[in-house]
Amino acid sequence: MTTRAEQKMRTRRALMDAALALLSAERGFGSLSLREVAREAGIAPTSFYRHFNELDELGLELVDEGGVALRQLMRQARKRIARDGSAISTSVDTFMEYLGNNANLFRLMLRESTGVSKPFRTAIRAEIDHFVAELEADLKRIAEERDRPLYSSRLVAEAMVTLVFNQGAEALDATSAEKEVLKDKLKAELRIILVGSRAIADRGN
Amino acid sequence: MTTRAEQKMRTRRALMDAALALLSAERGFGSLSLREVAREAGIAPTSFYRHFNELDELGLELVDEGGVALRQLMRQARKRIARDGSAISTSVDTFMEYLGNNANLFRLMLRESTGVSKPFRTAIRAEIDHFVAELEADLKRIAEERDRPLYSSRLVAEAMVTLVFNQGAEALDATSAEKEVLKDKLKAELRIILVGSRAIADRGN
DNA sequence: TGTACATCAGTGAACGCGCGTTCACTGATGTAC
DNA sequence: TGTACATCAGTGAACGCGCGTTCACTGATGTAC
Repeated sequence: MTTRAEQKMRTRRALMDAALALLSAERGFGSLSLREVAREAGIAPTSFYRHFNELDELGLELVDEGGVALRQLMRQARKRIARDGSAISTSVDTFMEYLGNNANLFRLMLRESTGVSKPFRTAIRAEIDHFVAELEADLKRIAEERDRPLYSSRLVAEAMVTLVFNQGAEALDATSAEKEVLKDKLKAELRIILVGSRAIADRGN
Repeated sequence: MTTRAEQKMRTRRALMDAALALLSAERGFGSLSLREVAREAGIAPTSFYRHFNELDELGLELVDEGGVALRQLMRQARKRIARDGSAISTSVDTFMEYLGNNANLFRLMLRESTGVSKPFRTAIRAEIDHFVAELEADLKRIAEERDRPLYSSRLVAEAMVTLVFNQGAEALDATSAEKEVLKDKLKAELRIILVGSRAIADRGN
């Protein structure tokens, strides 16, 4: 037996999935219409208002989900690093794997992070900042464990996240052969940053 | 005396300036309408078609201009580096200065580089690739002059451009105090990359 | 230089379209007794 | 358990709006002689 509340939640979910499904390399969130999303979800346009006040409200919920996905991603990477050792390589592989499963969610985060809507930018910025902070904590922990101090772990984390996200953007529409190339490039870039940070720390400035 | 051709060019210019003027942190190119641009330029909507087949055609011309601006930027930075020496600091200062004068052009390039239209993405990608190639050539030249070899100058150039553009995005809407902070962060990040690349080259792998 | 004709940048009316939003409604689910 | 009433997710008709695009036009500029 389905309660009314359960059914409502299901419709709400359908609306969010519909919006996500409409996103692609060619369609940004800003180009979606309320009617289009309702149509895709199989409900009347007017019913949309039973769930959200406007389309952006739905979009911001999706950004929240993107944040959750990012945190799961990080947790998973951490586990695999503990098992496999190689921090950079494992992280990049995990990230790229995740991209495949959450393509449209990442598309949304990525595009709207430089997008047109202030609430979107702010929300995504907060998620990314959170991601950076966790990465910085990990970098520091690993640096201590291995006794390889870092110069400016915060900047290192920021630069790494910037590079990972930007390459992620390109990977979204790449063939799997191209993805391998992107992965290798990204790993080499991250290594350069890590080595640079250690070298500056060693010199003591 | 104004020839017909001159007048036509002036109107065309007015359309492009109008589109540029309508861009802001809150308005992306994709949200502009043909009627809106014509209105801003002070001509009838139908006259737009005397100059462009569609709005995107105008946008792609703007991307071309952005490419020209980038090349000027690089030339100017190169001159100043020859005079002042400090490559990273001078480049970042030059870039940030330029951003202030071409804010909406950079906004366009930046947003549409991850945007919705394939022709835009392709055109901007080409401009950025060109920029990366020039930076790589400069890096190599400087490396030879100073006898400080680099590991993977191409990746170094790519990573640097990625970081510069992304920080540029944030600088666009920052106060001038915030801009100073961003500049310093950016310089430190670029330095980490440069040092890392040299350190790996020194080790010989 | 003057005249007759061609070109063509800019126009205003008109079109059909999808949009967001309002409204009063329906009928199944939930609740009180 | 059965009955009477309340709630509320989902609906379909209707609205006014700005949009892109077409069309036949106007009148100044340009060209040929």
